[in-house]
Amino acid sequence: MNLYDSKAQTLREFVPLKAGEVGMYVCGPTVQGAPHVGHLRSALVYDILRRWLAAKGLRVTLVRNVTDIDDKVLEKASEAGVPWWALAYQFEQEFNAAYRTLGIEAPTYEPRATGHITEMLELVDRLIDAGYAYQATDGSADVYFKASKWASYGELTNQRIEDMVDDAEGQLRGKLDARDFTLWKAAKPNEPVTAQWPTRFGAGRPGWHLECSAMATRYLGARFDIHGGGLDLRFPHHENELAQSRAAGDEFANFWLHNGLVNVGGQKMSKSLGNSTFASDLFTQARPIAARYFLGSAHYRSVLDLHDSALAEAESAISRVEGFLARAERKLGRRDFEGHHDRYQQLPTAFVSAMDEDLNLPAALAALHEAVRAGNAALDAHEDAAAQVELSAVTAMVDVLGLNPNSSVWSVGQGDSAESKALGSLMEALIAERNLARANKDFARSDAIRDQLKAAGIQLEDAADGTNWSIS
RNA sequence: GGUGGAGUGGCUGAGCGGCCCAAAGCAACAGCCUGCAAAGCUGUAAACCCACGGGUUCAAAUCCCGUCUCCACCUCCA
Repeated sequence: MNLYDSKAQTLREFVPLKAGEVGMYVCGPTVQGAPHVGHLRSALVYDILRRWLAAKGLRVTLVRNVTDIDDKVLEKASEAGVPWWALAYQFEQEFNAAYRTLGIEAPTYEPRATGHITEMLELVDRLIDAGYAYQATDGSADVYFKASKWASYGELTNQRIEDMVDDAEGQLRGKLDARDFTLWKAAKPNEPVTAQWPTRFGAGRPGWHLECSAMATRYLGARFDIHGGGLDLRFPHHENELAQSRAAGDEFANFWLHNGLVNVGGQKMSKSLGNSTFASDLFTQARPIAARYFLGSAHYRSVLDLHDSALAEAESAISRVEGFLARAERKLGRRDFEGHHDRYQQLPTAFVSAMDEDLNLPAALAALHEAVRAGNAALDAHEDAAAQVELSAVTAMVDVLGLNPNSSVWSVGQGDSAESKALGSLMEALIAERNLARANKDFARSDAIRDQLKAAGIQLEDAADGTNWSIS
C-alpha cells in the first residue's frame, strides 16, 4: 500500500521494516484538559490505519503516549488547587472514556511520560556525549539541544534553520542560540516537589519533545515504521523529536504521517472563539457510531469541518448502512467470518484499493454504500445469493472501519438486560395490535400506535414478512 | 518574509493526464412499493466543463506560469 510520508512529501510504498510486523508511534494528548473533537479525529485516524494494517495480516504494535507532566498541567492544577498528577489522571481517564465510546481500540502500549524519566535522561546523556546537547550556560538545570549544530535540522518540515525567525532575541537565557530547544527543564521555585526529578544537572522535569523520542524507542526500537500525529505537531514537536533521536544515533521513524485538523463551522477551534467542541458535546449531539462515521468521512489529511448539519448527515448515512445490515441479517442471518483472512477475502476490490491508496476513506465509504445499494436491490428482488455476497462485503468493510453496528462497543449497558426484554415483549404486543387494526382497516387506531411509538423514538418498518422496529 | 496545504453540484466530499459529459453521502423532485407513511429500489434534476487568466499536450479538474482567495505551521512560555 501507499502512504503519504510528510517528510518525503510524497506517497511512498509502505513496506514494513520487519516482514509481517509494524511498529507505530502516535502522539497522544497532553492531559491538561478535556478531550475535543480534534483529539478524537487524530486517535481515530490511526485506529483505522491500525485496523487496516491488521486486516492485511500484519502484526501491529501501536504506542500512544500520555503526556502527564507539562507546563500546562502544572498551571491548571495550581489554578484548580489540586495535585498535578490528580488532574492529569482525571483527564487521562476522560480521554480513555471518549476513545472507548468511539470504538477506538486501546493501543498496545500507552506509556506515560512520568514513567519514563530514566529513558529520557539516558537519551540526554547520549546527546551530551555526542556533543549535541548542553546544560544551560546560566547555571540552571535546563538542558538544550544544539539545533544549529545538527546539520539536518529542518529536514522534516523542509525549512532552513537560517530562515527561521529568531523572535526570542534577548530571551536566550542559558541558550547558546535562540533556535536551540529545551530537552530538560529546570524546576522552578513555585513548582511542587512532586514534579521534580533529581539529575546531575539539578532537579527538573522532561521537556515535551524529549518524552516522545524516549518512549518511542523504548517500545519500538531505534528504528520503527510509522510516526503519526496531528498536523499542528509537525513543527516544532516532530522536527525536534527527529533531530534529537537522529543526533543520538537512532534512525527513528521510517514514515511520518500527519492528520488534518478539525474546524468548527469553517473556523479553527480555539478557546478565544469559544467554539471548541469537546467529546462530551459531540456525544450529546450524535450517537457514537454516527460521530465515528463523521470523523472518518473526510480524507485523513484534509481539514474536517464540523458544520451545522454534518452530524445529521453522518447519522443518515450510517443509518442507511445499519438498515441494510439489519434487513439482510433478518433474512439471511448474521455473517460471521472464520478469521482475518476470510474477512479480507470478502472486501470489494474498490474498497481495498481505496484503503491501500493512502487510506482514502471517502472512496472506501463510496464502496461501502455501493455494496449497500446492491444488497438492498438484491433483497428487493429476492435474490438471496446475491444479497448474501453483499452482506458479507458490507460486514467485512464495516468491521475494518470499526463501524459494525453489531459490535459490542456500541451497546454498552444494552443487550440482554431485563429492560430490553421487557421492551421487546411490549413491542411485540403493540405490533400485533397494530397489525390486527390494519387487517380490520381501522387505520385510525393503527396510525395512532405508530405515532405514539414515533414520539417515543421508536420507528416501525413494515416489511413483506412482518413489522420490525428500531430505536433511533 | 519562509514552509506546506486548499478553492469541484444546494451542502459534505473523492478524483490529481485519457476509463470524468466528474465517485459516494446528505438534501430535492418523480415513479414503484404501502391502506397511508417510513424504509427500500428506480429514475430526474443539480458542477454554464472542476477559483480566474494564459500555456504545454493528440488529450487537463488533473502538468506549467501568473493572479485572486482561504487555511496551517515558523521553537518552551502561545
